[in-house]
Amino acid sequence: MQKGTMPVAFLERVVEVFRVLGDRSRLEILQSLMAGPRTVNEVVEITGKGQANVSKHLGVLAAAGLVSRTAKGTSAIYEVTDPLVYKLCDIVCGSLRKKLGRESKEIQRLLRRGVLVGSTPISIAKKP
Amino acid sequence: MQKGTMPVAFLERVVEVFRVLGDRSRLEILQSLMAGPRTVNEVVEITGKGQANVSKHLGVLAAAGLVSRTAKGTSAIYEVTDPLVYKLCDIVCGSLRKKLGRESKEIQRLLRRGVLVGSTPISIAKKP
DNA sequence: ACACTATACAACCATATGGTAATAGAGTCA
DNA sequence: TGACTCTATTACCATATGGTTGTATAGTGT
Repeated sequence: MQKGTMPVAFLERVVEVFRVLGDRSRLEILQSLMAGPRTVNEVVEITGKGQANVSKHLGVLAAAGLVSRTAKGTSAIYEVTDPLVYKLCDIVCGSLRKKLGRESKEIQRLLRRGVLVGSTPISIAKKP
Repeated sequence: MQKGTMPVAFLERVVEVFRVLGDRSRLEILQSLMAGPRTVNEVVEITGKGQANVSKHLGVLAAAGLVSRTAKGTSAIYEVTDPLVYKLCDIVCGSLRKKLGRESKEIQRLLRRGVLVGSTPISIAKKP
């Protein structure tokens, strides 16, 4: 395949995945789904964010194909469908663990205790 | 570790990595570095982007620790330092390959020929 | 029908971000 | 020194994005 004829659509998809994951709120929401399917309301309670906000972010995550939506009565149940999510968190957390280990003994200690590592759901500090 | 005391700094770092990667220009620039170290000017020529633009994006990538900078005369040589970059591309491209395979026979065919897959440098279409 | 709950959507605002042009700084060479 | 090259920085603009408020929609139960 010659240069310059590369399907840009593919690159765009890669960008979209990273862009969608590159937001703290969405990452927190995603983490709240990692232990299993959750309704919007549950995610709202877990994360402490506004309902409209959570709904909007879940829509973005669903549009990117990272989570799926299932209507159940008046509720909407979201769950992580793409194993990509878990893999990416494993990789990134693993890399950061090394870096942070050189920067912070405290965080390194926490990491050794199994927190924040890989697919393990991360407890997020609530906003003040 | 109890909930609510989680080091937010770690999450912020994860977010930063994804956010930095969630930009098409930066991904293109990153790809131009995947075959080896490049000067800013070389990246400018490869990507066809403006010099200030490339310099800014390379600064962002360096600040995130994904690439490193080495001064050489008046030139600045950048190279990918974090293997995270290659791993992430492998994972994301692998996942997208499956999805796109169901959506597009054409892209699937290209993928089978080894293009766009994993750490293989991707030829980027030049801007018109 | 009515009230209630759960979710999505639209409008709006403040902020962040990418791209560009102009400029500055630093090294190189004649 | 002076001209030239390469890179970084600043300022600016247009656009995108996240968060919030209010509202609309839809299911549930009385």
